[in-house]
Order: sequence, then structure tokens, then C-alpha cells
Amino acid sequence: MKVLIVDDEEMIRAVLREYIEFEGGEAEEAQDGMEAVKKCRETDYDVILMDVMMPRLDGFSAVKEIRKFKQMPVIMLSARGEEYDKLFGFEIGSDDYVTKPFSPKEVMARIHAVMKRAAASAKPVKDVYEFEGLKVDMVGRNVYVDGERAELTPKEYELLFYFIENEGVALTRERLLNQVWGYDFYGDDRTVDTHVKMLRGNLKEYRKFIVTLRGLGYKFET
Amino acid sequence: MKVLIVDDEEMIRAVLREYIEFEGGEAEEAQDGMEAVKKCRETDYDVILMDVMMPRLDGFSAVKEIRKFKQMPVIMLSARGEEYDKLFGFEIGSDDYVTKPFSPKEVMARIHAVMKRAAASAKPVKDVYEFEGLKVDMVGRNVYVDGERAELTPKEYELLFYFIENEGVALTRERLLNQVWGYDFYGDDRTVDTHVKMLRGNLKEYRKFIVTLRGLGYKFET
DNA sequence: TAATATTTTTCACAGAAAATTCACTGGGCT
DNA sequence: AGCCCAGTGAATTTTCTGTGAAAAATATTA
Repeated sequence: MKVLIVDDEEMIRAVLREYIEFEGGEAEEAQDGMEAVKKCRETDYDVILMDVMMPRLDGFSAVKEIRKFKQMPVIMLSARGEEYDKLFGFEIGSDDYVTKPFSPKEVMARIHAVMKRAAASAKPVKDVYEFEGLKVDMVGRNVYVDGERAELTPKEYELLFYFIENEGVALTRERLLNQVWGYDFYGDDRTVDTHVKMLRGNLKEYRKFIVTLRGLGYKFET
Repeated sequence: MKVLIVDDEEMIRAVLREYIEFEGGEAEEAQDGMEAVKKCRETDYDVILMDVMMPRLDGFSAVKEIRKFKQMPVIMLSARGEEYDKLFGFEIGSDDYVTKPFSPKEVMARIHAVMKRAAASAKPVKDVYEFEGLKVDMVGRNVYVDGERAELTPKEYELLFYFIENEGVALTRERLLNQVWGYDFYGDDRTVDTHVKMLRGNLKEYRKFIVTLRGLGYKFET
């Protein structure tokens, strides 16, 4: 387990490092966002603990920057009351957050949760899925409805692929917008609905797989 | 089992201590909130018994203070009729309460309940819960009653999930409104009742898990 | 480059579903 | 017995989704 601790406070870094190493993990430190980005370019970490307020480059900007070239789980460390930051942190794709003051125990619990999640999602991804008469070729970007090729637009492909990758998981519109459209999309919720409508139309009878979860969003379920 | 008893009355402390030690537990005492906070800084307790009315620093303020740096289960000891205090105590995160005059037996029961809960919540949050024939899939948003899928409305899901996340914790209507409906909800208390009714109806025989606490609210208990 | 085609997004509206209110009933507790 | 308080059913109000059409953005072609 390799963890990157990003915080400008020496003390916090030291405490976290101690806990991580006590559990047999490996810890590296960065004093600010700039250094964090640099280290991430060179090394792969299992999880990054990222403070929000830092000199030079703040936590959010750093995560944004890192996300451009690498996908690694991030846990944000935000001072209490930074509500706005908290939300924003999620939007840019951090996996969790802890508010200061935090107990090291709490942080370790988050780390374990994130690692476990990562391990779970490392399940072999199939290239071709078949749900009854619906065949989806993830690599070739082809979808067949009862053997006949369905002409989907790019967004429809992406949406369908995301649904399939998260089969059985309840997805909010917000999450779909974040994951399929990207964190920097600031558009209407209805956009999702419209694309779901189009996708359903193209899936013909297999529209049934996309279930509406009233008050929440959608779910792909066979 | 390490317990901190916080009360300004010598007699009460002595009685509680006796019971705790009789059951093989370890007890420490504090005469007021100030002392309690100080002791909590130095030592980790499994549970804190905290009186409300005390000189120097009252119980609520003390809990608030302690919460700032440590997370420990608290059972409030409030004089009967201190209704307001009771509610407030829940909001600041005490785990249970006992009204004076109480039987030591009652207090011990609460302690055991709290300890059991703490042991249970130490494990990572589950995705799927099973209580007898009631299966709740938090991720997929599915609820099965004896294997059959229950169709819940959004509020019913949220309410059930909140109940489950707070298994064994007494929840006031106010707290439910705040947490499930949102802090900006200014509605009737009866609203909770109605949704509990609907939820119970959908849970069929497992309605029994949602216990009515007369004069207070509800509790999810298996 | 301009014109055209395709895709994406916005938006308003209708119908459906759900939430809320509220008066009344009945049970538990003193 | 009387007083609260929770349970309940139904009416009312609010919210939500599906949809179609138009506008905007993007890609393609001449």
C-alpha cells in the first residue's frame, strides 16, 4: 500500500505517516500541490491524501491537474466548515473526504474503504457483453439489438457503456453527468433524461434494462 | 470496558461505579464537564456517562468539546422533564440517554447496547444488509421482503436507509426531518409518521424493526 | 470557407407519482 | 376517566419524469 500525503503542515504529515507505516503501508510526502503533481507523474500511488488549503497550488487544482494524466483514488482533507469545498471536491472526482480535525483512525478507515473499492472494481472487464438479445462490444463500440446493428451517437455509447460498467448500481443524474460528461460540465439535469430517452429508443425492447429510479436517477439492470 | 462517569453528585457516581465494577468494568470519575474534557484528552473511554446539569461546564457543552477531538460513545443522564435538553443532546451526537431517576440496571443495559453498537459500527459500512428476511441493497437501491422485491418511494428508501445506518439509535422526529428531509424543511411532524406508516406497510412483517418510542420518535432495532 | 448534416443541449409542458397536510380515531399512560 | 400522542385515510399540493421541438454546438462535406 503506497500512499502520498499532501499537506503543508509538517505535524499532520508526520501523524498520518506514522499510522500508515504502522499498518505496514508505505508513505511519501508532498508539501503542496505542485510537488504532489510532480510526484504523481513519476510514481503510481494507491491512494492520495490531499489537503485543500496549501501554498502554491491548492488541493483541488492539484487533483484536477493529476486527473489529466492519471487516475488515482484521492481522499480530500478539508477544514471543517469548508462546505463548498467539500462539494466541489466531489465534483472534481475525489473519492472521499475527511474534515479536520480528524482522528487518524478515521483517515485510516477511509483509506481502507477506498482501497477495498479499488480492489473490487479491478474485476476483469469484459470486452463483449450480452444481455438477452442485446450485444454490446465495448472495444469495437458496436451495439446489436437482436443481431441488428444499432446506430448510436457518441454520447449514447458512452452512456450505455457507463451503465453496463455499473450494472445494478443506482446512479444519480449528478453522478452520470460527472462520469459520462465530465466534472467540468455545468449543464441541465434534463440533459441526462434526453439522452436516456434516445438511448432507450435505440435499444428497442431492451429499453427495459434502463430502469428509472424516481427521485434519484437511473440504473442498468437485467 | 472502560467507563467515564461524569456527574457532580457523589452518590450517583458511586452507585454507577459499583455496578460497572461488579460487571468487571473499569470506571473513572469526573465531577464536571471541565474535568471530563481533560480526562478525555488523556484517555480513551469505551463509553461516557454524562450528566446534563453540572457546575462549571454542563454536559452538552462538554460533549461538544470532546467531539472536537475525539469520537466516543456518550450516554446522557438528564433529569426528567428536561425535554429540550434531551433533543439537543441527540443533536450533538450523544448515542443514548437515560432520565433520572434511573435504575442502575437500566444504565447498564444502555452501556451494553452502546458497546455492542460500537463494535458493530467498527466494521466498514456494508452495501447489503440482511435482517432476517429483510434484505436491503444500499448500492442498487433494492429492498427485498422474504425474497420479494418491495417497491419503495424515494422518501421511503431514504428513510429506511437512515434508519439502518442508525440501527439501535433513538431518533426524534426532528432529527429525522433534519437528516432525511433536510435542514430547510419546515413541515409538520406528522409527515414523519405518515412515511413511517407507508414504510412499515411495505416492510410487511418486518415492520416490527421500526419501533415507536412514545414521546420521542422512532428507532430501528432488530 | 460556406453550407449542410449531425449531435448535443435546453426548455416547457403534461401526466403520473409522490409528498404533505390534516382531521379524526384509538391506544397507552397517569 | 381523561389526556396525550401515534396511527391512519383521504384530499390536496408539490415534485418528477418523459417527451417533443427548437436552439446551440459540432462535425462533415462541397
